[in-house]
Amino acid sequence: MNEQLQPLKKQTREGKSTRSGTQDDVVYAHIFDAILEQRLAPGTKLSEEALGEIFGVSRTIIRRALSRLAHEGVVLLRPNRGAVVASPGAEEARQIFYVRRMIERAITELACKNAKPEQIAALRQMVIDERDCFARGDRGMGIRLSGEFHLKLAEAAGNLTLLGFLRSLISQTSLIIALYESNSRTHCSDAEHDQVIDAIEAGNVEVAVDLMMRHMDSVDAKLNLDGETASDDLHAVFSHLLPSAKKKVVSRGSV
Amino acid sequence: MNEQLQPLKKQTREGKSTRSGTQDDVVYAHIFDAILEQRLAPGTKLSEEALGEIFGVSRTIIRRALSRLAHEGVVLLRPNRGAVVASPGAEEARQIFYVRRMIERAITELACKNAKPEQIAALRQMVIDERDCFARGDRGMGIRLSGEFHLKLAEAAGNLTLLGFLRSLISQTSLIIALYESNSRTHCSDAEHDQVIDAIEAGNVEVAVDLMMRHMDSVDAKLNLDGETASDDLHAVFSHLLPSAKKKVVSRGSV
DNA sequence: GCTGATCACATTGTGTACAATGCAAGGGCT
DNA sequence: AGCCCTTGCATTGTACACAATGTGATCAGC
Repeated sequence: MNEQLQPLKKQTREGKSTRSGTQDDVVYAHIFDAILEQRLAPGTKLSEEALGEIFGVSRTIIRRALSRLAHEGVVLLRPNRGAVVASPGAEEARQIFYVRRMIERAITELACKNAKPEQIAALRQMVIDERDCFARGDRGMGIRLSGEFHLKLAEAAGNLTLLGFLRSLISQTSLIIALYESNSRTHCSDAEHDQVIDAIEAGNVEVAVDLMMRHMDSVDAKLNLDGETASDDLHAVFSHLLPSAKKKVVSRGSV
Repeated sequence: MNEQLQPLKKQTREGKSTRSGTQDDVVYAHIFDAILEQRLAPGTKLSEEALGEIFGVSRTIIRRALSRLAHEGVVLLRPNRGAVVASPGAEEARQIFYVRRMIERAITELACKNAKPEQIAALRQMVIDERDCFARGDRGMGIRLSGEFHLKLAEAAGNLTLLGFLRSLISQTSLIIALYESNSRTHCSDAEHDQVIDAIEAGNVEVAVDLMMRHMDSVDAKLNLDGETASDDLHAVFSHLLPSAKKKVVSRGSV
């Protein structure tokens, strides 16, 4: 489909990555970002060879990155038929949000008890960064930073299992937001994030949880899950598998 | 030595989630089972070459299987230093159980609303199988079947995200049980499973959730998390590395 | 005798070639 | 003319070879 990805050409292997990180992490991050920022539309086929050419690495690395992405739910890996960008249907999206709400509640509760001052400070910094991002109008980055705020919060909660789950949930949530968001004006309003931090810092569990739930509500409200795609989620999934089914773009009243 | 494992020939493993497609699923299932049934002690190094030799496949397959296991939390993948069987410490175990309790509650609630008759029937069958397993005294298989009961329940709940999370949780839970269980006489008592099914079939949410929580309590109570390994998880790692318990070979008693 | 570095080995990380599978187009048959 | 089969191409799955890195032992120096 889109050949605009070509520009990177075959830069040297070290390209942008420092020796600190392994190559597949870089590739993983790039593809992930591209998906979240909608430079890769749902249903787009992710050819191993093409990606390898773009990033200047072999298929081995690409394959591992795709495997990770598939495990996080943002990429669908079909045996012998390659990988495509996932396109969760409305019902799937609702389920994901249902679980995320539950996880976020638990994290908020735990964070009230376990968050350390320096972690609170880090959270506040994240809100600032996030605000800057929105100011610059960087939509994709905004989505990502918003997610990272929640991840930092999970870190402060001190439960590694919850953290891992939330990571997966946020990946998919970001994809859903990119898919179904109706108006791109008001994202994760940073004000809400700030309020949550206040409550957590005060150790007020009830308020913190309540705020977080309201925050989830507001994210939920921005989505257009009941709209045109209400028909069937499977259709959305398989419409992209079909060869000729060019683009029955799921919804996206935006743009 | 242990050449019982012929170069695997599509031998579809039983009940397990064996997708008869690719080899790495088979390898994955074998290693997974071996870990859960304690034929592979925590901390044991999982050499790629050795495993490849045992299963008759190349390191590529082994590597993928290990990657999946690492993602589920039963294997620890150290960069440039190989993979070892995970050995969660007491605190980590508590966190895992905390999350599992939460997930199981949600699943029980959803199952009350969404479970179909045939799914209820499947659940009852699982309890029977589980009982048979305990009757035979097959401890490892018992742990696994008990886990599969909960997975079937999650399936009946109808939330794929929860199902995926529970899969990961059960993997780790099984490992923890294998590690910390003090008395092996009373496992997941099948009676408790049966009672839960009754409540779900009756659609009695409160009772079902209460029973499930009690079930979690009873599993919890069998663990010895406050005991010896309360200090540091690293101790658990090295205690298992040293002893002569050298069953590092995956001798499948499948004869 | 003990500490330190250097060298050799073993194991993992990566790239590449080959094999298997799926997809699509073209031609023959009904 | 339409349908089915065959054949060719493209892409993924697997195995192997080489490179990089970590580990352990031996030996020199203090």
